[in-house]
Amino acid sequence: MQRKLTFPMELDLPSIEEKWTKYWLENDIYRYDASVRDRSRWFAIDTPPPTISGKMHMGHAFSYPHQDFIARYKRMSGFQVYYPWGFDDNGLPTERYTEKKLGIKGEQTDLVEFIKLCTEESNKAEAELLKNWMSLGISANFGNSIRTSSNESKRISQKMFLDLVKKNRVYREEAPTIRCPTCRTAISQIELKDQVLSADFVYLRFGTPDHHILIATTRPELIGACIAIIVNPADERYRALIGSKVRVPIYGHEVPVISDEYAQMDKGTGAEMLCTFGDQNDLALWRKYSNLGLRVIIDDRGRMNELSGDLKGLSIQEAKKVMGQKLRDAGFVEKTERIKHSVNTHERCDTPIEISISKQWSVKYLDLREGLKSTAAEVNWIPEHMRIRLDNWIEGLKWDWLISRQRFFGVPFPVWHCRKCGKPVFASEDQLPVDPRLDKVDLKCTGCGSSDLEPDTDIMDTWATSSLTPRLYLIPDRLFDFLYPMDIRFQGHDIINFWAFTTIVRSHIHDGLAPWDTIAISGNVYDPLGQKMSKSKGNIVEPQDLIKQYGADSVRYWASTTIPGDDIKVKEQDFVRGRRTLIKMSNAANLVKIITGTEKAPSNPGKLKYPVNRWILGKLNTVIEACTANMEQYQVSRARAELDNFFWNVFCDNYLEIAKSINNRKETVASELLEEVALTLNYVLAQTMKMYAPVLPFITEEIYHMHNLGTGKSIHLEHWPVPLELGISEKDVSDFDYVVSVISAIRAFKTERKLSMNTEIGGITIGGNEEIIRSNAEIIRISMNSGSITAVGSQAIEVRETK
RNA sequence: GGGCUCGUAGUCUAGUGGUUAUGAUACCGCCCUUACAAGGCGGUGGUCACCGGUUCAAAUCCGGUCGGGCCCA
Repeated sequence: MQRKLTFPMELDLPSIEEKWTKYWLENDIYRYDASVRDRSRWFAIDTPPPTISGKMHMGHAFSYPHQDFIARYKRMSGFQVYYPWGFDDNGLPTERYTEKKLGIKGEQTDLVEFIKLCTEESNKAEAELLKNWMSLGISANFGNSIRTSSNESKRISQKMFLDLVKKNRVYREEAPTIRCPTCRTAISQIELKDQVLSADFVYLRFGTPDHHILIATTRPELIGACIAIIVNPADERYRALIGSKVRVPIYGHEVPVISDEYAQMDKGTGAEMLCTFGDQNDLALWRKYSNLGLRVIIDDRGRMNELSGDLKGLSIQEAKKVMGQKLRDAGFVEKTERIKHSVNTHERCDTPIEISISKQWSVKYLDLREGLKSTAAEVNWIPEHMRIRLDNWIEGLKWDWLISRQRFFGVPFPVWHCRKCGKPVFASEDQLPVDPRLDKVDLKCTGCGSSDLEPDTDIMDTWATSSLTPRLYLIPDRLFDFLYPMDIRFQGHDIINFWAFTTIVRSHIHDGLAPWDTIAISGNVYDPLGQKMSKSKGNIVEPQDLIKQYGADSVRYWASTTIPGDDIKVKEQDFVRGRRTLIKMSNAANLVKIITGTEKAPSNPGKLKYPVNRWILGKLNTVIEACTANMEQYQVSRARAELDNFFWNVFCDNYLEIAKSINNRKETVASELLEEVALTLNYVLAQTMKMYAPVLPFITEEIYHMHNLGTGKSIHLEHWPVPLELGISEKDVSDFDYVVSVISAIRAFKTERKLSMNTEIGGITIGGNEEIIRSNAEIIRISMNSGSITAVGSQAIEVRETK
């Protein structure tokens, strides 16, 4: 990739690509015809809406073409293709993007102003990103794209929230929740990530000077929240202490020593502190021993509260330092070790999470595990094994889906809380979308009739909205009842547990069915050494640079080299091969038109007389069948490999060379042969270009128009090729295959003598299948520019000068 | 630690029990007046990760080991 190659390029790929991008858009080439009312003639795609917080990266340049290959293939196969476009621009990612770009903080900005700024930044980013995606040749319906932050998306999201309420699937309660101190919001299990981090493992003396127990902890700031000491029942060292009480340093309250197998004897001193709450394990133990009480010293904004004493108002990190010093000064610290340990972090910001108690909205789904698994099993997974990941995830669920976030830019809950009786009051459907934080709505409490209502100030997690993409796309286009469930979802395997999962959850709950017939999973992109691309490694390759250097079609060619679900490396050789293919195609098309001398659109060649033409048509039929079968199975890489072999090795290297030789002897060959070759050339070229069109939309469109390969507005509106019934037998094909191997042998004969391929040679004697050689002697002679050919019978093919 | 997945020429890759293991890329020869030298023709290059098993027959199926990746703990 380092090597900057410069080429005397006759093909000006950038201007070709720009020209057709504009043409497709202006002529609305990829529109669907909504008047077609037969569902079986439609193909509906659930497109992944990119977030706006980054550039288009290689992962996108890899996976979006995968959707597009199928969309284009289906369109050519006669389907109305519903291929919507959207951006996922609500919620925390957009807030963080805006905050970073403008140097502001959501907490310190007026709500209306902050929403306005987020919207403005999204608008700007989306306009730029749209160009990037268009430059890849994506054939989505860009004209009516959606965004998850729009009023319509909000309305749908709120409406489906009310449906969850109706179905008794959502609840709000005060309970321990996972929260991120950096993002200052509750988060869900989905957003957790394990990371190995360094920490100070502090050995603390609990109890009185003469009667103490050593506790090792990474969370000294939490000793105020300590409610028990846990030891393993099998641990001899502490058996006598079980049931007794020890005094917590600094705070002085007494806590019981209890035994539980959870305590690891070989970790630290074997005695651990149980706090409310240090981590998920504390929570599990707290639930198990319900009589331990609660000492919460961190508030729901991530600050130390009154109960923490002197630490009040400090952040967790500050408190850790202050308390550490206090403990050392007071002589409670025996020693400190630097260790690496695994902690739960927030995947969006890498901050270790906290567990605190607050009121949050959750979707109840832990009781639905089996149903979710069977709904997932109704979907056709490509590749199949990806479904197992989802099953594992579903089996490992521990929490209901927490969907409320204490943030600002997103879909608000359409809810108020009655100040008199505390009941939640929901907006009615016709009032949506509504923002309780800003909108005045005429509502009364359904419980006590009071109109003294307090707005709910939370917003929904982004996944609560993006899990509804089938609706977000289809409802504005008035196609939901018609096209749902959709035919296919495309997405990466990194978000199976997020997007595929939450979408299945919503469809299962709202509709009792699977959201799509099929889900196609794309792999990840790695650098040439197989490493993840990251800024810190400095191995990031920009898709736009590759597009500039090799052309968008070459990038798509690269993306078409893997089987579904496989990871890919950014390999120069694929881009090189891609560009060579484009150039070869362009040159081959030029030669075909030089030979045929016509600008007329190709037509069905009908009955063919000459073996060479029957042969190439037979070969074409076979490759059409193979390509079609593979495309039907979403095996684009195999379809393309078949096509590459046919186009390069069969059509260009052999048929086109023979046709060229025939054409060079125009005066001496039968005009009937010339005409039939011209007809065949034109036809085969057109069919080949059509089969390449889904993978290489730019160059095929260019050739289609430049050489009149059809009468339509675009090659992408042409019908996918079907084999012709021309009565060509297997023997027709295999006999001429033999002729081709004879020609290869003569080429080798010339190479050995250091002759160029078109050097005229004298008479040659060819050993081999006498009958086939003799009946095709004329075409062999013409192609190889030789004198008269003598055929003699032999097992292997042998070529020598005729003496 | 658990689940899934991968391991085939320098590099990348095809290959679901049956000729001599596919192709690309890189490399080495030879061939430019007649589409394309970004081409053509020919060639070098493989213990199919390792060990064991099933079988007349294993890159392929089974078990184990080692190594990479992803997801989950």
